[in-house]
Amino acid sequence: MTLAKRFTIGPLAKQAGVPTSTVRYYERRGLLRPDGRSEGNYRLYGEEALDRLRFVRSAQAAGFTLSNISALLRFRDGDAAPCREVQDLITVRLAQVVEQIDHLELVERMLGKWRTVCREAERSGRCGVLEGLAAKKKKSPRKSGKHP
Amino acid sequence: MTLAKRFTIGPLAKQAGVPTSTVRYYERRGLLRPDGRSEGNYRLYGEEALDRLRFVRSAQAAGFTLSNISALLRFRDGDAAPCREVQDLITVRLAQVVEQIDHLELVERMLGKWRTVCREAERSGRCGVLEGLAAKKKKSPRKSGKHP
DNA sequence: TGAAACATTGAACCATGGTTCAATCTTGTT
DNA sequence: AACAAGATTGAACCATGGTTCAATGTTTCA
Repeated sequence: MTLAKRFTIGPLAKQAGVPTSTVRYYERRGLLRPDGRSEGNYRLYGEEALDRLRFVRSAQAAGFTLSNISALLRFRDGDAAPCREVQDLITVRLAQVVEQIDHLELVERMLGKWRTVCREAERSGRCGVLEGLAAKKKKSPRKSGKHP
Repeated sequence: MTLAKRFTIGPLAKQAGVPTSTVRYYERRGLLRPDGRSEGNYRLYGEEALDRLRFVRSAQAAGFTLSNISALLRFRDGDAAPCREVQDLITVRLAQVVEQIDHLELVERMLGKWRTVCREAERSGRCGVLEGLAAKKKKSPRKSGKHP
């Protein structure tokens, strides 16, 4: 363990399952720096960089923005244990997730209804969905001459 | 009601709860056109435009992209009742929604766990979350076998 | 009549998360 | 040595869904 393996950007990216361009992009965003450079100026990374990269992907999967992740990483890098800040980020994200789930469940029910309407309409030759989608409006459309 | 009320972009936008700039943007995207123009070249809209605009917002709330919505509107404008196409769009979106919900529920559980870890760590002075976030990696990656 | 409020246009800009490019250099293998 | 594969850089580009700007024209109200 005294001499950690070091790899260039390609292997790092492959291990993490991202394109090298993304790794460089993260570097630009300040999320990840190479441990050093080769003689020929190639970026060199160690295992820690891989952890870091995986951290970024996990956090992204959890819906954190790169800015959030940047903050999380800064906390991780710090000496202090800023559990409060981390908890706050998590709490905020958790609230968003719950809200998103609620919304999506509503959307799911709506889409299910629309599809049903559509299927039934198919048999009768009409397509009710397209009016249904806008169905926030009140029920007084006895207009006749639409757009001829 | 023989002579429908017509309004300029401001009132239309206000009724639909969007900025006028957005209405113009939708026009650029081909989603919405004014019914006509005033003498001074102001866009004029009728109730139908408001319906259309609301349709767009509803569909957006359901997660359709503006391109999807454009397709939906074209169907709506057509004489045929293309229920099949509409159903397909709905089906695709529904699958996405279900997938998104699944994913978010997973994220919710993860975040809940992390927060718990964080809270407990707070009492003991450590912050386990930041390592936990990256915890996809296995505990014994001694050999770097090319697996994928 | 005049000021205020509203509308017009095209173009540029924003944020997010990247990708692609071209020209050049380094490394690994034979 | 030579060739291919892989890395370097900054800059430009992409998609999405808009917003902002500046200069100018129109309406409305008092």
